Amino acid sequence: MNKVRTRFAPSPTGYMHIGNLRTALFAYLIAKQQGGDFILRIEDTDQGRYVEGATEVIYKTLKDVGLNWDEGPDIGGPVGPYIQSERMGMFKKYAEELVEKGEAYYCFCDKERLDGLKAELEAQGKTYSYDRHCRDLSKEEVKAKLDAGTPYVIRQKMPTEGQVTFHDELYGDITVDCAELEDQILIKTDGMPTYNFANVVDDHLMGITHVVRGNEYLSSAPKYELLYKAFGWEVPTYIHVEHIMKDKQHKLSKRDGDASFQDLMDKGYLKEAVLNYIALLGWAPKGENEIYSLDELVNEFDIHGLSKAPAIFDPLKMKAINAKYIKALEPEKFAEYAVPYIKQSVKRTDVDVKYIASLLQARTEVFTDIPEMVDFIDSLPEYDNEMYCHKKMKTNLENSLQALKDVLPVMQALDDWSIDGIHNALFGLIEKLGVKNGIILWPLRVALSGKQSTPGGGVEIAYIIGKDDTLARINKGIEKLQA
RNA sequence: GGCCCGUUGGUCAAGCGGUUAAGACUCCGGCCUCUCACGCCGGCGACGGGAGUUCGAUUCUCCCACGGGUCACCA
Repeated sequence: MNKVRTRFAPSPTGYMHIGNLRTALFAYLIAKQQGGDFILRIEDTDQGRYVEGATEVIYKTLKDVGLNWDEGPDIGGPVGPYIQSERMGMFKKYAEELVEKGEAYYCFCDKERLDGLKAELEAQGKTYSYDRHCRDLSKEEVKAKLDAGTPYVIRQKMPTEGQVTFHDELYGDITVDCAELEDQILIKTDGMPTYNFANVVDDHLMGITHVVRGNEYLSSAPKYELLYKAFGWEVPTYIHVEHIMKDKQHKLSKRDGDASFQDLMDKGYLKEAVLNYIALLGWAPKGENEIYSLDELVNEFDIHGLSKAPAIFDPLKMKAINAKYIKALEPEKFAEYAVPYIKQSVKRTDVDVKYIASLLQARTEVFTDIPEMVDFIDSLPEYDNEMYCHKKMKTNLENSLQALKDVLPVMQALDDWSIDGIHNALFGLIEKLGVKNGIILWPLRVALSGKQSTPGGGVEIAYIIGKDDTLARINKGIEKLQA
């Protein structure tokens, strides 16, 4: 059995759609779990779409998530070049080989004739399909036109009757009537191959054994099948994967803002979490675990767990997976990621940022949530006195005011401004007063943060903002409650 | 419209003729707790519809509905 070789063949659009990334992932997994090669081929033949720096986006994204290729434009390999535009010259001879074999033919129909045909058929309410006008031109006629320099394309000669069956690993055998198939163009007037043709030739020349691609190619698969047969080449194993949707009707697209890998990075997701989540979109592992590293996916992946129906991207689930990854991070690592986000709203430099990070880790689903959670540190937000009232804590305006008045002197007298020091002082007060913790600590939290929920409680917040701010904010609270 | 593919809770999905129809996310309770979150425990919630085949269909067949894909000298 030949070594497994899969490929990822993106167009450089400057944008890595997560559906494409997932296709790359699956291709990578299939290759790696058989000890095969994963090949990167850049399909840049659509010059109109060329975007500066776009191949770098592809390289970077793939490297970021660890999908390292064994052969590609930057590192070369035995079957290069790996940039399609550099392979353009070689296709015509393969098409001519097909003409020799009687599997393809020269077509001299010009645009006018084709447009006319199209209009005519449309007028009759029929769908356009090339009428094979040039299919049976005699050798002499062809030669005469060629000698005269008439522009031409080369078209594939489809069977006029019978059926074609191709096999997809997921969908099984799919059979269609040959009558449905158009004599598709292989070589364009400019001598360049069409995508469908270049793709087949390239895959064959590169020894690709498993083709993983989007479901949109399912309809053209019979044509591919016929092309391979016309050449007498071995047909690769096909695995068509479904699209990722925004909802039941719409594919996830650029404008949704969740569609590209970069979008997700910008939104504060971890690259490992993104890779993990997209693997789960349209694929189910055997067991109940859902958290997998790339290496674990290599072992766990099985194409038979792939779904044949489109999957909807669920931002909530993506967040949940991300949260799990964040929780599993080493605290130092988390701090490394979190500190820049903390600093977005915490500009003062006298606070223990590492400590804040430690409080944040269990509460962070995506990093972009962080700035809002710690914005009270620099300055106390405006808040309503109603915030002091909490039924479960049994606090109200009156006892909150009393609590703050009780706390103030204790805090004033405290010199050991550490977590333990503050904790001991406050709990000493609580014990002395013989009240429940919440009676004292809830009003304190509100006075210090202006929020009902904060990372950490009154003790932690007091420590973070420091003694001066603590006293100032308690006084502010007392004033507000007395007003 | 023709052709191809698909359809299990709100979402991702397990299931491959006989199951109390998994699990995860969401949501709702409870516990923990100075809040929130985490964590733990529990709960709500599904086989698109109709005919067959069968002793028995979520599983097999057909029809319908719905959804997706595709019908270029684009890739």
